[in-house]
Amino acid sequence: MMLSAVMEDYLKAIYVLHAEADGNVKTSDIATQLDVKPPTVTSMLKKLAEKNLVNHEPYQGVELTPTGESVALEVIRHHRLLEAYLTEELGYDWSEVHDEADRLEHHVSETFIDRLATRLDEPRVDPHGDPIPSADLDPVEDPSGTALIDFSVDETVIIQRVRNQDPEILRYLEAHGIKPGTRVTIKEVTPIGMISIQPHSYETIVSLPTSVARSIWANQTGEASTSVP
Amino acid sequence: MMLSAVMEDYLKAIYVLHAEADGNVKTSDIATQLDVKPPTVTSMLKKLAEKNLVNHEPYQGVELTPTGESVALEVIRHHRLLEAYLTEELGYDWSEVHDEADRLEHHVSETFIDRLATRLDEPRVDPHGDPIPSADLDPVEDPSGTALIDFSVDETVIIQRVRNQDPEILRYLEAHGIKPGTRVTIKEVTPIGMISIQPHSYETIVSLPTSVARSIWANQTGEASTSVP
DNA sequence: TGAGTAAATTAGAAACGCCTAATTCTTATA
DNA sequence: TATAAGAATTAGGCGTTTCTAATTTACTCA
Ligand SMILES: [Mn+2]
Ligand SMILES: [Mn+2]
Ligand SMILES: [Mn+2]
Ligand SMILES: [Mn+2]
Repeated sequence: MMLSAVMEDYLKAIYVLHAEADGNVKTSDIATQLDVKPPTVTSMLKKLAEKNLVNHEPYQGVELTPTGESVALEVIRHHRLLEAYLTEELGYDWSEVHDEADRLEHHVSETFIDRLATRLDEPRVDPHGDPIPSADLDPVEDPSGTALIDFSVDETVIIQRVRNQDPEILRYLEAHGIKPGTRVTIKEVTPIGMISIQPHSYETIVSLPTSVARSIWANQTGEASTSVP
Repeated sequence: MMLSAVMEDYLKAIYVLHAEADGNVKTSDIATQLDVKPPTVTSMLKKLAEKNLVNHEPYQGVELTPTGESVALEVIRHHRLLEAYLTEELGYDWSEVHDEADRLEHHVSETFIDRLATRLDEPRVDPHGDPIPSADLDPVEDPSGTALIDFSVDETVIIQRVRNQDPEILRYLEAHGIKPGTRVTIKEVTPIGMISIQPHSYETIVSLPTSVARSIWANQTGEASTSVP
């Protein structure tokens, strides 16, 4: 199947939106995600439906077909392997990798990706803790995680995943000892939308707005505990 | 300057055609190089002239402006650094790198290229022996080389550059001990369009059609002897 | 249950990069 | 130097991806 980079981005967006807010994905959600206007989405959905990559019930939302999901998983595999490669081999910071991977994901060959995966020793997660789909694109589900904000004071947990692509926020978090694999203790949860934590690799206590704390997932082991179907 | 991948390919094609057959570049040459029809070239030349990237005298051919030449050199730098990287770090064969680099050259950032160059220790040539423009895009000229076919019988020379992108031919040459850096002795030049050479790293004599021998450049040192303006 | 509103779709247009067919220009040669 | 061949350009059109403006549909709540 010969798809344009733009079509691949639509399929990836639909996959991501479906995973994080289940039920059918709405036209306006896709428009927001891809920074285009809703009529643009409608016309693209028609083309994708034509190619049997999505099922589109007008006015009722859209879902990926099995084929569409495979394409999305492949693009996500490219994206996350590229991110892992950029940090591990080219000295990129985890705040810099997203935009580069978002372009390259559409232009690297299967050969390139296979050799990258081999060279990196088949990594299972990217620098943000996001799981990397396997080469056979198994229907692996995203790991279930608990947001930092849902732990109690005095609990000690290991950061597992940071679901945020804002470079400034990522740089701030890293500078304060917060990234996948680091251990932190919850110190205080305020009623005014702030959470204070003690990263073990960092001297002082760090305060985060709940909006940010909601995007940081953690658990007791640091492992990605997959919710197998 | 925000240029499309297609525009970059036109500028690169004009640069390459100008270098290998001097004088103004013709519409039909570009059409052949990029595998499009002449009217497509004409309409693109208008757009490039509009952006001051080329000077186009209708019916008289086209030339790059200084700006256009800079863009072309940048794309060529991307292409050749990517080729070097693919062979040196990802285990690609020199017959496989061209197509991959031809796509990626338009989608990698300056940051990516800078880090690649640093990691490879600022290589000066790519796997085919083609010179890599420096980061400041100096007006470096292509090295002057002597085609294998222009040496005399019994001369021993070092292969410097192989100006051929056909994967089958490249695989054949490598399998028979012919690639940049290898030493060969000219054994026979036949009147029927064949040249026989003895690669020093290979047991038996290899015969090549003159069309292929013309694309293989060699000299006594193996160095790229630049013809400085 | 019947507005009224918010979301989605349709209509129409533009920029891009490509094509074929028709026309115009250049140049070589008779 | 006139003409004919060949090269290049113009004319007109198509598919892609985007937009704004107009219209249609679905859903909420009075
Ligand atoms: Mn993308
Ligand atoms: Mn990521
Ligand atoms: Mn290219
Ligand atoms: Mn090369």
